Amino acid sequence: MSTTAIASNFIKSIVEEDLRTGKNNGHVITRFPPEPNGYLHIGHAKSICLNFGLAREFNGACHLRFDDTNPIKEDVEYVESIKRDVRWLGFDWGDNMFFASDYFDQLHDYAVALIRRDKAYVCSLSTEEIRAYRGTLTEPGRDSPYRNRGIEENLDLFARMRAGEFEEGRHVLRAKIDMASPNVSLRDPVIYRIKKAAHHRTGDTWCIYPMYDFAHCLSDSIEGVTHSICTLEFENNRPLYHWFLDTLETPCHPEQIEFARLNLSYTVLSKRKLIQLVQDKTVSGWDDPRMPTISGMRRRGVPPQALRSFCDRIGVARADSMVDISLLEHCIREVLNIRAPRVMAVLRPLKVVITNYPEGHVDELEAPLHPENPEMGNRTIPFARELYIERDDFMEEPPKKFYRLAPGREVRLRYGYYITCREVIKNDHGEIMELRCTYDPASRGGGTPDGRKVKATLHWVCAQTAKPAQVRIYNHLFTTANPNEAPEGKDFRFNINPNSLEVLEGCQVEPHLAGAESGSRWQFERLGYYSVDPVESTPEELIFNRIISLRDTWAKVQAAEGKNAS
RNA sequence: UGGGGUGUCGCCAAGCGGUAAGGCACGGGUCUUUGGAAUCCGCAUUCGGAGGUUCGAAUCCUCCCACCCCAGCCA
Repeated sequence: MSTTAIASNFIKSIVEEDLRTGKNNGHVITRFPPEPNGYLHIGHAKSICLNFGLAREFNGACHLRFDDTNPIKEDVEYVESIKRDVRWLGFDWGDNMFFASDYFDQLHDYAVALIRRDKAYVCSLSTEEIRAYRGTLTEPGRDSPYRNRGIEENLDLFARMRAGEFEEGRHVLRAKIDMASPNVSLRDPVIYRIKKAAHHRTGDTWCIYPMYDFAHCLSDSIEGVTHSICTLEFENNRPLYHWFLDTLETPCHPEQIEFARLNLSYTVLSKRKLIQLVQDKTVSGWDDPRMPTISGMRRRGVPPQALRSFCDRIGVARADSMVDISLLEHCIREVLNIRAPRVMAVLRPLKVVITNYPEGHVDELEAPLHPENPEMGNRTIPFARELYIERDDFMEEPPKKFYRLAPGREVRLRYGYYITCREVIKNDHGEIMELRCTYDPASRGGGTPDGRKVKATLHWVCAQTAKPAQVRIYNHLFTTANPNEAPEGKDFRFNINPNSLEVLEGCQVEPHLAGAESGSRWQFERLGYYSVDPVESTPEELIFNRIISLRDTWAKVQAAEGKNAS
């Protein structure tokens, strides 16, 4: 697994070319500019990896800048979560954490400068009137009757807007560009509006707030950003980005470059929809392990390097796309396979009594924590007369391709002994309650002197020493690859998977897991990767989250057989 | 129906006039004390379509088609 060769992409090429031609005196300054109005998700991770990755690769800097120009949507809770998530992903903004609100004074002065140049005016049309005057996609707009107000009057009105003399909606400041532009975003866009709301950082200092298009390009310029990378939907705004910087005297003129945002199958990546899932209680919160949020994935146990590796592999381009979630799952397994110590856990226990094993005797077996990495050391596993195996690992009437335990059949208990099933004990309802087996004392550790083969190796746990645990199995949050495709009159929630969470009680885990650290990640052999839930697990009541299952070719065989049968 | 974009394997994605990289998925083999991992092999005579230019086109030109974005005092 090579992680050094990061695939190139068109943005990297632009930066390289700029460096080659000495465009920004050899500087590369990017920025990740979230609005603190929600939690970060894997789509943001793509942007974070791109922006911080570029800075890292070209010896530049990436600023973390909060685009906090709309006080009614934003909150410190979100800025804290965003900082935590970026850090956890493995990136460092150093001293470069900024807020658009840091620049409110300068931004205000730029607005005044625009008025002085007769490039902005106070418009007193209502919201509805502004919309009507804007025209449509196919018809040009009409000039606002306030468009030719004198500079002095504009200055006075804008000062009074700032002073709080007017109610919200009474006036706005607009850039004077071109009401007939085929690009609607150039039809005299609003750049300041009155909002009598407290801002999470500036409190009630302001009652007018700048709009994104105005604040963003100027913030970039103030910070000396060289490459302002954003997603495709801002492409229409690019001429506006340049208009402000060309019209005003600014420190520098960054280049805006757009790329396609990430779409991932079987989930949704829009803050609006994610917030809906949280508010609906479809999930337990932003950090619900089923969420595609950074915090959800962190809680689930996904390692940050898996997310980085995923972002490297999906590439950066301009075509709309939907990445198959199996690629993410592959990246997670790839990291965990190398790093997760192996242990045994039985999720759906079936009791096994070894009839020829001495009662009361407990054997201590040695097993490596990672069969391919001896440096990880060993653990001891107790073995006794009563054990648990997985219910799925036994079939009374096994089909052709099932080669686990069945009546009369011999299998290996991993790192234990060979056992042979002698008897099936059932209750009055015909349910299998227990298996009576015999073991071969010569097979201790999992091999025999005669070298005979068994078809299967099962995981197991010693009944008297095992620790009980709860295990939470997560499946895709949606049942369809593109949840946004719903029947007429339904929205994405129509496709929510009712079985996205399965809680398994009464699981039995080997005693080595007794002191497992919060958040620690393990492979439960033959099952998958699991982590100790950092929020609800306690030493007394262990709770594990399934991060991802192992690849399961047996499940594939079963699915194929099922298909043939029907 | 205005403007701005995008179309290369099931899903991503290189390619930038010299004869289709890579990853995921999928199928098969080897190995195996995880039906895991590892490893090997296979997987686009063809680049949205149709014309044209050229010795040569996914790359250049023309026309057409499909999809995405824009009419917030959101970002």
